[in-house]
Amino acid sequence: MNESEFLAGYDPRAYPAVAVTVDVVALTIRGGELHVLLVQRGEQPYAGRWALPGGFIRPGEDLPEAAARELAEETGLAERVHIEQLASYGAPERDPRMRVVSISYLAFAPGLPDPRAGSDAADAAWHRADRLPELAFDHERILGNGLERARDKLEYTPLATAFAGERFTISELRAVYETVWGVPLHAGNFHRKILSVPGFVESTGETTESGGARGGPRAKLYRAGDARLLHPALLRPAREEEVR
Amino acid sequence: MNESEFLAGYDPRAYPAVAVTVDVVALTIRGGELHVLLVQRGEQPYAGRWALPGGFIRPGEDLPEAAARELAEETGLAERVHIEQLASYGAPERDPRMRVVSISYLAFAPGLPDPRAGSDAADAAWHRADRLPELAFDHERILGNGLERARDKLEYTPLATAFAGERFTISELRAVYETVWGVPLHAGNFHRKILSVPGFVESTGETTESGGARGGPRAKLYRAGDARLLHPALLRPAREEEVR
DNA sequence: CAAATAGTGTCTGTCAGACAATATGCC
DNA sequence: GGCATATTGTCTGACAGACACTATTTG
Repeated sequence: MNESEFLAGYDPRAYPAVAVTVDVVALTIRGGELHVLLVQRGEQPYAGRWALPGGFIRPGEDLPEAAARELAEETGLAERVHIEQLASYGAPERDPRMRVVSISYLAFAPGLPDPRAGSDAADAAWHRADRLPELAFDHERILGNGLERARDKLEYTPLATAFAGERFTISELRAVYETVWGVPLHAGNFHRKILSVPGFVESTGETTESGGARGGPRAKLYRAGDARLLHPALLRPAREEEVR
Repeated sequence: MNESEFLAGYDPRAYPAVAVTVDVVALTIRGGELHVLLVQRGEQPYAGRWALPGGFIRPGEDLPEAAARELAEETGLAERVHIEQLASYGAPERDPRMRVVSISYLAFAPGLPDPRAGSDAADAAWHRADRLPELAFDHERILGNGLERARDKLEYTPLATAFAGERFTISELRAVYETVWGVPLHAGNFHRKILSVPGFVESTGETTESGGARGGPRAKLYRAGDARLLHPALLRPAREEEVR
């Protein structure tokens, strides 16, 4: 049976209600560590459990719009945030109350502030991505997919610049890669490689005001370039275990 | 407002109904050309227009399950078909009748048969991917995303073997790449490269019964190997225009 | 035999990674 | 001064793409 026949013979309003939500995997870097935004549920089911921020789509609201709204409600920020669709989840029993299909979104932003305290959830906070509490629903799976997507996208898109500020040094950019990938990178090789990718970064002509905290020369400042894809890509160190 | 508070204060059944459908971008290779499965709509809106096969999810049915069912209803095939989630679309006006959120799936299979004639739609047929009719709804966009995903996945996964038969020659595999990418590849270099990727293909020890139709030696036969990712990847010839 | 195809060998340029070297600025 | 960091240079091995070559089979 296909869509046209189905529509002809069925009134979907007669079906059990299907709810559509968006859930947001919001990532930021704070203090050199990758953090994820979580809210603490105030209601059953999973009351008290941490969960991804999200909620029902509203009439007349497009999906990315709903994701941006959910994120803005928790962080107060809507600008300078990169947001993209991740995947959808619709297992029949993923929410015990009713059939809920969730569209997940991935958001990246530089140094986001603490979540707005008095918004609505019991609590909202940034959690270190490597020390996560137990999550409600299937949010652990969604979050895992979001982290993996973020790691992948650093390879072939200039996404890392979305984690850095307006102007940044090559070392700061390297810190983003090291944080998200969780591996140390060779400073010299990284430096040369970044500058060899056309359109990744462009020089501002400026340098930092002073050297590093523990010494070193002033570093040149760059801003994001106009490349949408990195060519050649910055490949992660080989992950043999993922190949088979 | 987040999910918990929303649920506390709102009854989603009071909202205008939201319908959830799956739409399938099914790809196969027939006669050396990439083809897409389309059904012709019998009902308004877009009556007579071609569209992607798809339909409403059913109670108790998971999303991939629904996609596999829709595909099987049109092709009669469910085995040897690779299927994966593509993206979701939920613009408020994408279906003029009501709010419809569609989860799209991508399916690949070797030489699928003609669609089942008397199934249900006004008509169902394979269309060449380079000669598509005007499509209903936002299906042109969905289909475009599906084709792009397929091209990408050939680069870093052994997906091409899903388009080939159980046993295949390197030349047949090359034809898959050339068809999906739409570019000619160098036979000698391709041959050497395929064999250099660990786990991509494994030899069966057999050869074809005879040489090619227009001459040439018998080719060795291979089957798909156990690699899930290609390392190193088979990169498409550089696409400068896509970088910026 | 001519043409087409399978499969291999060689060469060159690019690039990643290891390592070294130099310069600058904080303590 | 001693140390950490920024930036550049050198070398090596892997690999992609161009090209050439041999062997095999069809018509």
